[in-house]
Amino acid sequence: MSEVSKPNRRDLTHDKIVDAAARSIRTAGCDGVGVAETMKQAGLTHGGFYAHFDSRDAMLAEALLRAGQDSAAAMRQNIIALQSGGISAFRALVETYLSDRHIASPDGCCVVAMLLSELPRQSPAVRNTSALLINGLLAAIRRALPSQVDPTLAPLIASAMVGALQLARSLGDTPEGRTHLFATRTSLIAQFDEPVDAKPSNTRRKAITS
Amino acid sequence: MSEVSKPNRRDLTHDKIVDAAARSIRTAGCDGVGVAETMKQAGLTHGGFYAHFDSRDAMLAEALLRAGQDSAAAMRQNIIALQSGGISAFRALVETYLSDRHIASPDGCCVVAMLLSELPRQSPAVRNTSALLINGLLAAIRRALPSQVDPTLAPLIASAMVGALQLARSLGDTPEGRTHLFATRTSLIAQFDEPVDAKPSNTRRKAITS
DNA sequence: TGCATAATATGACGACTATCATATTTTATT
DNA sequence: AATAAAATATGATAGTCGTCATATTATGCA
Repeated sequence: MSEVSKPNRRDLTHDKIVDAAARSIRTAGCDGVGVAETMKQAGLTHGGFYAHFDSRDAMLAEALLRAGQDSAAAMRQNIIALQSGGISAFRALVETYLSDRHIASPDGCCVVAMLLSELPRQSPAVRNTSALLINGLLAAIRRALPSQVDPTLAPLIASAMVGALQLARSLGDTPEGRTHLFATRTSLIAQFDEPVDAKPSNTRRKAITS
Repeated sequence: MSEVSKPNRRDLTHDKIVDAAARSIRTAGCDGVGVAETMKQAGLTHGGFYAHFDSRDAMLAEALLRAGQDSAAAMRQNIIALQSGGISAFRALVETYLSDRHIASPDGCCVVAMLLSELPRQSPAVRNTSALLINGLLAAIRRALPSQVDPTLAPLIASAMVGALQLARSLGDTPEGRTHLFATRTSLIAQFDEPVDAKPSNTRRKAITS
């Protein structure tokens, strides 16, 4: 109850540091987030860092959580917009998550996909946060899954989504990369989305409001 | 043709260095492979390194290729053994690639899955090698795919396999991680493997329509 | 066997890192 | 406005990194 009372100056700068780290962790990776550079990005000098965090790993864990919440919020917004256009929840999720613009730009891209192969090597604090984010992704998929689809398919779909983003990004913003992402997106929808009527009646809203 | 004529001492040590780097790149990641440590693992000192490589990145590219070839060879062997036991090519591939022992141990695990989220940040030389290995994985999947399955599903399946391995490794060698890998393995086989007997299944096997 | 050459070792350079002790500045309180 | 306390800055330490110049050792040829 006292967690949200009033933000001190301390809490504000703490937030700025976490934000700076959350911004650079996508592009630089876990190993690429340094204490000094992060403090500079937050408009501070490196010295005061340990007044805010016990260690660099502690900051990394907070930054990962923040980055995950940020990308989740951005995606949720995009998904809702697509759904209000008459697209199924599952299709909205897949098209948002596997958007072409995530090949070149890390902003708004799922941070789990951006860091996944580094996570097993991280500190326990970071790994705990990783598990949190992964379970959040799995839950989001289960919620968006059409009702006639077996929920035990969620791990397969989650794996395909994070893997497709990474493979496309590794192949680069090239015909190869874009084709890979397009093919995975299309296959996921063809395999697991609820069937769409041949004749589009305008009131074909399944409206899974979770 | 002169590439394989006779191995000098130089070529032998070059090979030892690449082997040492290929061994540690799985566990340490691209950023974790250092010049001095690699030379020590090869039984040498750090000074002579630049007589063998133009830069650390040049070594990294060779090490990635070597590691990819190593894991591909190990998997091919395992797949052949499973196939000779009467298992379909696709099932043998999936069960080999998504083996439970890869959760805890990096040895024999697909190096693409071990490094995937770091690859977009690497040097052009390393990224070229990445694309090579990824295309090799896609080709292997296409070859193993049952004939009645649409080949354009290969990107989805490749994404699911690399993603599942990474998610399971991030969740750790725990019930969560093992369950994720098991679920993905089972779902992939149920969705895309050729039916084992005359018993019909109600799973959908649909191709891309647009 | 002795010599020319290739291959490896020794040692050092500058840049970067996480961490911490201490000084300075800023805020809050009286 | 003056003072106590909190927050941030300055500066330093010890370690690691990639890279390279130079010295030493090992190899192959005469």
